[in-house]
Order: sequence, then C-alpha cells, then structure tokens
Amino acid sequence: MAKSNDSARSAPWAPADPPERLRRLPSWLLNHLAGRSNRIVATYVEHLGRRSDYAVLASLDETGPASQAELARRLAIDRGDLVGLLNRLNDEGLAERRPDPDDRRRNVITITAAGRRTLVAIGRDIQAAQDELLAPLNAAQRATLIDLLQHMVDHHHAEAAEPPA
Amino acid sequence: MAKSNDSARSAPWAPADPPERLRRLPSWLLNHLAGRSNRIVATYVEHLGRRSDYAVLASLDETGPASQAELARRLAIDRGDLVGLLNRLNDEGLAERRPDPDDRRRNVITITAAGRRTLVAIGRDIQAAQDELLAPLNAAQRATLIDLLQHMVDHHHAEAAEPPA
DNA sequence: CCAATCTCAGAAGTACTGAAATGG
DNA sequence: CCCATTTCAGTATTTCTGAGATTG
Repeated sequence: MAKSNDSARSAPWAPADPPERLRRLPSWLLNHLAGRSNRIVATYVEHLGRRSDYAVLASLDETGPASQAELARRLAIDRGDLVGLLNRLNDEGLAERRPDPDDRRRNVITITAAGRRTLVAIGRDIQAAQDELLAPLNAAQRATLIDLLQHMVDHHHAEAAEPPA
Repeated sequence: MAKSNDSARSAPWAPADPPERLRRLPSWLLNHLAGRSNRIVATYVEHLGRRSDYAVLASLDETGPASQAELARRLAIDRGDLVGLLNRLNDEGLAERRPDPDDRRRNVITITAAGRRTLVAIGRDIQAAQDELLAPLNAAQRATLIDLLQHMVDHHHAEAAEPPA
C-alpha cells in the first residue's frame, strides 16, 4: 500500500546500464543524448513554451518575415503544427500574423520587438544548457563533435536535395 | 479543394534551412540527427515493433533473465511502460514472463529461442541502418564520433551516480 | 481543373505521474 | 508499518494524416 514512495521509477538522471550491443550504436547514442539534452535544456530555459519556439523566432529574426508554409519548409516542421505554435506566439505578443496583400492565401509572420527580447533571453539560457550538456568534453572535443554532427546534417540534406544521379 | 496533393507538408526528407543560431547548437544537432536516425532505422527494420524492443531483448540476452524492475533500471525505462512492452513480446513469443519462486512479488523475464533469432535479425537491419546514417563520415570520423558520444553518455552517468563531491 | 496555403480534427508513439494491489 | 514490485489509468507532448475552405 505504498502511497507515493516509488524510490526510483525510471528517474531521468538514473544511470542506465545499456547492453553492449547498444553502447556503441550511433542511433542509440544519439537518441539517448537527445533526451538528455532536452531534459537539461528544460531545466535551464524558463521562457520557452515549446521547443520549436526558439527555432521559429530565430528564423524570423535572421531571415525576416515569411509565410507559414515558408517557415515550415525552412525548419522542416509540419505546416499544421505551425498553426498552433504561431497562435501561441501571437497571443504572447512575440510574433504577428497578418494577411499578405500580394497573395491573399498567405499570412506574413513577423517577429515583434518583444519576440526579439525573449529570443535573446532564451539564447542565453540555451547556451548555459549546452555547457552542462558538453561538460564531459574539452574545447577541442566539443569543436570536433559539433563539426562531425553538422557535417552529417549537411550531407544528409544534400543527398535529399539532389535525387540519386 | 485539393484532394491529396499536399506537395510537401514537412516531408521527413525535406531539406531544412535552420537558422544560424541553431546550426551549430549541440542540442539541436542531436535532436535533428536522432530524428533522422529513427526514420532511417524504421525503413530498415521490419521485425521491430517498438524502438525499445531491441534494447530489452538485447539486455535479456546479454545479462540473462531479470525482473521487470531490474530491466527498467538497466535500461532507464519507466516500469509502467515496460508492462505493455513485455505483454507484446510475450504475445509474439519472444520473451516469457513467469513468477519468481523466491520472491513472489517479482516476475522473471526470459528471452526465448525465437527472441534470440529476431534479435539477430533486428541487429542485422540496424547495422545496415547505421551505415546509411553514418554515410557522410569516413571510418576514422565514425570512430571519433562514437567515442565522443559514448564518452558523454558515460560521464553523465557517472555524475548522476555520485552526487557532487 | 489543378496547385498552394491555412486551418482544424484526430490518430499514434512516447514519456511521465499517481495510485491500487500484492507480497517481503 | 515500511518498502519493493507489478499493473492500470490518465496526462502531456510531439509527430503525422486527412480533409475542408480559400485563393492563384
């Protein structure tokens, strides 16, 4: 008749003892660390509603206003899911949605001044989170890791862009 | 009135154009590649019901029979979620669940011969998937990447195990 | 008529929480 | 009485699918 004990259920920080076959498996390592990363980021970031908010705001800030479909394409997010996300950003005054005068099918999404401020705040928190995530590595190792990961992402994109010759 | 066109909704393989601020962000890279990895694995693996099935079967094969709580601890999976997973493995004849004679609170989970066979089959498919995932890297780069990722995982475990000195 | 955009509604997979029931 | 184990039910979050409505 335990009430609320549950000594250790799965506890996010609980040490795992993965089978040998998984320990060096890239897909397992990536999934494991992605989960770890998300948990760490969640503890550091206060201002973040959903995880893709930062990506959307950053994209708007860097590349300028865009239609929803355009945004979805840039970030590889589902167009439908973007609807609710932008509703929230709109409600919080971080982004604005207005009809495109040139093509009345589109909405033009713009980041607001408040959006830019929270973008900066989130960026600070996220950087702190990266430091904890990468704590086990020294500077050189961090650079190497990032280069390798980024290379994989870029190369996969390239392959997807140009179908097999 | 489009019927089923939807040229590109978000398309898993669709090239993304992430903001600069995210391009080199470890947490973004890890999440992006974890997703990519899962999609690739899904296309290669036929025999896999859920993604953690492989981990459970491998753990049973390597470390031997275990109770559910023991398994959950080893793999850092929620005990509750393990219930449904083991139900499936049981239904498919890949694992057996029997009460522990010594401690009647426990179930002893054992992998079956059929379980070992599918374990091997899944392992083959997963290896093929890793090759596609790591295609952008040469052998040396792959080894470096795996070492770095594994080092991170191990170190995070160690820190979680022994509270801050 | 076809294509693209925005929107809504719902399914599916996964992760986490709380609690009940049994037994040590 | 307290702790551990299995199980169930419910919540939350994310991702994906299908379709409707508007406009080009």
